[in-house]
Amino acid sequence: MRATYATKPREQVSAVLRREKRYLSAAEIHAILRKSRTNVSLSTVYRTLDLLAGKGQASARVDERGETTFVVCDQSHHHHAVCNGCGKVEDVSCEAIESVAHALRSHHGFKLADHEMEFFGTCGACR
Amino acid sequence: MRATYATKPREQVSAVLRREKRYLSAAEIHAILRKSRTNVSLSTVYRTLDLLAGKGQASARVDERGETTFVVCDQSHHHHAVCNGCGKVEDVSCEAIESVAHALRSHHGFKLADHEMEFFGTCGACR
DNA sequence: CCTAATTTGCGAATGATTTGCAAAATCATT
DNA sequence: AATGATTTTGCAAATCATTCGCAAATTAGG
Repeated sequence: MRATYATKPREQVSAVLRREKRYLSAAEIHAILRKSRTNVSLSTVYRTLDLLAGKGQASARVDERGETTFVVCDQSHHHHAVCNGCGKVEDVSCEAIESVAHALRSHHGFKLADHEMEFFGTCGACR
Repeated sequence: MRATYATKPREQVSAVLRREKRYLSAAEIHAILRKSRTNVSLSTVYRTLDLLAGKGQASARVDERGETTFVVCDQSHHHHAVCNGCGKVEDVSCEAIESVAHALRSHHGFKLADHEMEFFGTCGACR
């Protein structure tokens, strides 16, 4: 069995994600850490992000420039509301999906198994 | 002003997308064309896909391996139902989003501007 | 068929991500 | 707090999808 060590570099990478609460690429996280004189190699940033995503503690998305970006999020099923202003991401539950599942079944003969949603707009703080 | 020529390679790339109706990467399209002894360079496949996506005639998604894949779709706002069995993609309209927008506003103070949804399940033919 | 404009194909360049490996850090036990 | 087994780190090199430069080929229109 493979153990997982709690190391300083890993904690520093997650700390950035927890503090920022917005989608960040490995390079951005690396840059943020350097600014605060915290040296974590880019490789380790990548490895830590994969680890967090694997544990479901972070979720990934590819931005328009083709870079993979990550946010912290809880492990239950949910969706993200991304603010166009500050970039902050809020977790959103999905009750509304039941009616969509029914419509897919009756109009398309499609049996829904899973779904992904993402919302973009303006958060309370930015309004 | 920039004119757009209707060329044989472009037509061949779109023909593959129209025939397959599922998410395909540039490399996959290139391979499919080669099998039918149709030689279109990989660069041209990429360029044509960008063109179609730009015109809204195809939509892109990044798969788990990190490759960008494309499907044909209509230009109006809609979502995709992807079959886990055959991979075929169906366009789905979104009426259900109104209630979601309202919930986001009242529960999160979030003003919805745009959204993305993707559905996964089993299509009529595969059941 | 001519000419100008656009596109193609090739190979080289790019840029994000991964990987190999030796050195450093972590953990559970003395 | 020292030991030893295991995991992680950092670096540089390798990978791999995608982009780019440019000469040759194709297209649109008169």
